[in-house]
Amino acid sequence: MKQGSLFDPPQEPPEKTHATVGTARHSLSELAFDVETTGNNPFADDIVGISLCRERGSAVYIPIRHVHGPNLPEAPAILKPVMEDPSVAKIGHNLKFDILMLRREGINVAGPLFDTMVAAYLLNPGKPNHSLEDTGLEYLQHRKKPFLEVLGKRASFAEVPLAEAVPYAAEDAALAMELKNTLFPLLEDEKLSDLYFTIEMPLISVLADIESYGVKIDIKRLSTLSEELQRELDTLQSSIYGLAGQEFNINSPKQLAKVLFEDLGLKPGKKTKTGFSTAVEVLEELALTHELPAQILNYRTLYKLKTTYIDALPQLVQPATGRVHTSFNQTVTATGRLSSSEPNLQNIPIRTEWGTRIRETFIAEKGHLLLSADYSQIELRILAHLSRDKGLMQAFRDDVDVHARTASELFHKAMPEISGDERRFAKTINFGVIYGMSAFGLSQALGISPKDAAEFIQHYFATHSGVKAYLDQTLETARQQGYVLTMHGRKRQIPDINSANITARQAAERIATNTPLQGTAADLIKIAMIRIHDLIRTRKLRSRMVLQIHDELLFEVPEDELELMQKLVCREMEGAMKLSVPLKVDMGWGKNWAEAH
DNA sequence: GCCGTCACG
DNA sequence: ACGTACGTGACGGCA
Repeated sequence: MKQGSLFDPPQEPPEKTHATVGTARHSLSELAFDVETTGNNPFADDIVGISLCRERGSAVYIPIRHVHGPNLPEAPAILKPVMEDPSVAKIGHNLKFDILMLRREGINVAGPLFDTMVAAYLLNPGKPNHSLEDTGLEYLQHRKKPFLEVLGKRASFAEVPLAEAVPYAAEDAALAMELKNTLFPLLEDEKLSDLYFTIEMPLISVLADIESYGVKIDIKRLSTLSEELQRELDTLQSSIYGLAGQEFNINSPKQLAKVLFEDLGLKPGKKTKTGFSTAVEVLEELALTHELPAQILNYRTLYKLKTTYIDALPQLVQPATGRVHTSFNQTVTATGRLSSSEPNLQNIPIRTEWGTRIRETFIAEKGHLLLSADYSQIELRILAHLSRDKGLMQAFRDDVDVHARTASELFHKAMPEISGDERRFAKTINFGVIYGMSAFGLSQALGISPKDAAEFIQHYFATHSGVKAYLDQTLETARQQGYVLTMHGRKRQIPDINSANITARQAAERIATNTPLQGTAADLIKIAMIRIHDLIRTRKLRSRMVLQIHDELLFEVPEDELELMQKLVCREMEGAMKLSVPLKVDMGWGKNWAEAH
């Protein structure tokens, strides 16, 4: 445990803290703060206090709804001028959370941000988590008192006596302040400051706005779909039991494997760690000769859609807003992408008929439309730019169908002669290039032999020497430096790139070639989001960004702003970066997400 | 709490 | 000989 005044309890009794903050604010330039609550739900009504840290040794805690000691109903009024002062920098760990909490108290946080969680993430995006506990331990060797230890058996932080709550809360803010002092120079050393201050910090407010605005869901329609789907599942279940000659739990891979491979004696395919696989590729193969696996596949698909989306989404509608408020996580992925959770709105179905029905339940408010804008072939365009491959660049400059063009080269045919199957092959290979394809992986994806797949790959690289040279160069740099970079300097360590373990090394090589492409696309859309958000605000538009799905942005727009927003969004997305090939954005709009696509 | 599975880009 | 396409999150089953 690191000792020193910083992490000691504040000297002043909490009753006096508001006066300190109130009078000192004009001399402040930096303020670390942390909102204390009982959970991590931004819409839970449980904000109980704010801890502040201005300088070494002066961490304080201002109770707002603490049930013990001084409950300060005037606390928001005291905090508001400081929190909204743009000349005061705000330092904290996971600031988006604090910003959302304070917004519910009527406080709109302004000023430069320094989020220590995001800083720790940029320094090492591969780590499984960037909690204050772990980050404090790693960089300051400081063992923070665990929240659950302070909470004990109490139901809420508000019930923790002030004598314990104050030092705990103050420690959080003080730790963030100290982490800032440590992480800031590290960001500079790693050349991550530009990315941090021009992209990641401004993005925090954008994400906070998207999350608090939410997206509207047609609950009634979902409930109708649920009933309809249940009837279909019931029918399928009876039919499956009949074909199996017994009743069993269809959702249990273990029981299903027994029925298929033991009781019915079907030929097992690949194995998992725990037994014979019943995954979709295996069942599809079996479905060619048996009705049962075909029906299992159908059952699985429908069951998934019902449990994960149709039945889950209505429960996540916030009564206060009547909308669904996802969390966009900024410090999860190793590549720089966002992720979405509770609920994940980045994996809403689209590929099947039922998927379309589910997307139809994402709707616009009365008098509004949903506007969808997605980048066309963004990762291949970035590959074209980074590799300067002549053919690939020309394809995008001429705005031709890039998969058809690849097929034309692979099969030595003019583009108009390319069949659907040939284009599908080429499309899979283009994906393969982005993913760091192996002959085996490609053979699985195409359903051909590894030998044939190897020939396709060889032929692809023979006709795309620029791509080949770029990928080789990326690997060489990764081997020498142990990391790869995106165009904006986002860094991902690749620890296994020189591993003696072949499997681990090959996996590392795929990561090394994929990350600059996926990561640059992530940088790009983040820039577009910040600019569009800024324009909506400065032009006082009523349109709102509601979702980001990696290469797509979804907006809810008043009908009379549709035309303006189409132009604005297209211009900003296509102009977010200047590449050696044009960027292209496809757009659609409608009363629901299915129509907008 | 892990595993298998499957929804998305 | 070996396991194998990149990145996620959520569900139910089962120990």
